Amino acid sequence: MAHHRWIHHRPAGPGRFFRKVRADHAAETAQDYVEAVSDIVHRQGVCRVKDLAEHMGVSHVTVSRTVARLLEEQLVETEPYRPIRLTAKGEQLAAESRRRHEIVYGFLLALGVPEAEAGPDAEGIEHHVGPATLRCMKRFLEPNE
Amino acid sequence: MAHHRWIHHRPAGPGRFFRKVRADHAAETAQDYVEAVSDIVHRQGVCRVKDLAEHMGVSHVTVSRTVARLLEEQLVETEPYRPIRLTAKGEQLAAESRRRHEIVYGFLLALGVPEAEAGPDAEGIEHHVGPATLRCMKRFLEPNE
DNA sequence: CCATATGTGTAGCGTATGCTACATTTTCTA
DNA sequence: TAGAAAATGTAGCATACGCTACACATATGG
Repeated sequence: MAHHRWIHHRPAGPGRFFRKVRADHAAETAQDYVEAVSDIVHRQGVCRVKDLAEHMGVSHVTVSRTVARLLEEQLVETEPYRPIRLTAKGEQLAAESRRRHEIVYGFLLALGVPEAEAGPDAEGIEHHVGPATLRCMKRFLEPNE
Repeated sequence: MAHHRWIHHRPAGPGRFFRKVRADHAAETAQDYVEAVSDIVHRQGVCRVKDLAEHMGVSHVTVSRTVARLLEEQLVETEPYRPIRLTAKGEQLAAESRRRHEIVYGFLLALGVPEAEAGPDAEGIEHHVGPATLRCMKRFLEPNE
C-alpha cells in the first residue's frame, strides 16, 4: 500500500465535493417525479397519485406530499383528487432529465453493461453527471458529431 | 430503516430501480465516512471529529451523530472525546469504497472529463455503480488485463 | 496550576423522505 | 341510485441529516 494512494486528487477542501453531492440530492426527487409524470401522461393520458406511487415504488402518501412540494415549485398543476399535469417549467425539466437519462443509459450499454444493471445504475448515476461528463458520454456514443 | 418492507412487498415495475437507488443512498454516508476516516488516519495519524467535519463539509454535530451510527454498525471504534479508529469491518468497507472511487475517478479522466468536474462527479457517481458497470469501467482503463 | 482556547457532547429545531391507520372523496357497479 | 371499491387526503410517527446555541471535557500556555 503505497502512501501516494492517499495523497492525490482530493484537493483543498474535499468538503466542496460532498456539498455538491448533497445539493444534487435536493434536486433528484423533483427530476424523478417530473420525468415520471411525463412518462405516465404520455403512456396513459393522465397521471394520478396512484400511478406515481407505483412508478416510484413508494406509498401514495409520500407521493402526495412530494407533489405538494412540486406544486409550490410550480413544476406541476393539480387540484385535490384530480390528475397531475406538468407546467411548462415542469415539461422543460422533464425533457432535460429525460435527455440526460437516455445519454447515461445509452452510454452504459455502449460501455458493455448488461441491461439488467444499466437501468438501475443509470437511475442513480444520472443525477450526478455534470455538463462536461455528459458531453464526454455523448461523444463516446456519437464520435462523429 | 425499514428494510423488512422491501422483503415482503416487491413489485416488478420501475419502482425497483428507485428502490435500489434509495438503498444505495442509505449506504453512501457510511462509505464516505469510513473512507474519510481512513484518509485522515493515514495522513495525520489519528482522526478526530473535527477532522471529519472539515473533510465532509458539515458541522461537528452532524459528524458525532453519524459516528454514533457507525459505532452501532461496528464500522468504527471510539470513546467520548477520543479519536476515531476503523474496525476490521470498517477497514474492509473503506478499502472497497476507495477502490471503487479510484476506478470511477480514473474512468472519468480517461473519458476526457476535466479534473475539476471529475472529482465531484465521481464522488456522487461511485455509490451507484454496480459490479458489472465497475468491471466495464476497469476494462476501459486497462484493456489488457 | 489556573485561565483560556480548542474540541466534543447534548438539547432542540427544521426539512426531506419513508410508513401505517384512518377520514374523505370519487368512481364503479349491482 | 345507493352502497361498495378505489383513490386521495390527513394525522401522526420514525429516521437521516443539516443547523445554532450552549454545556462540558481536554489541551495548552503563561
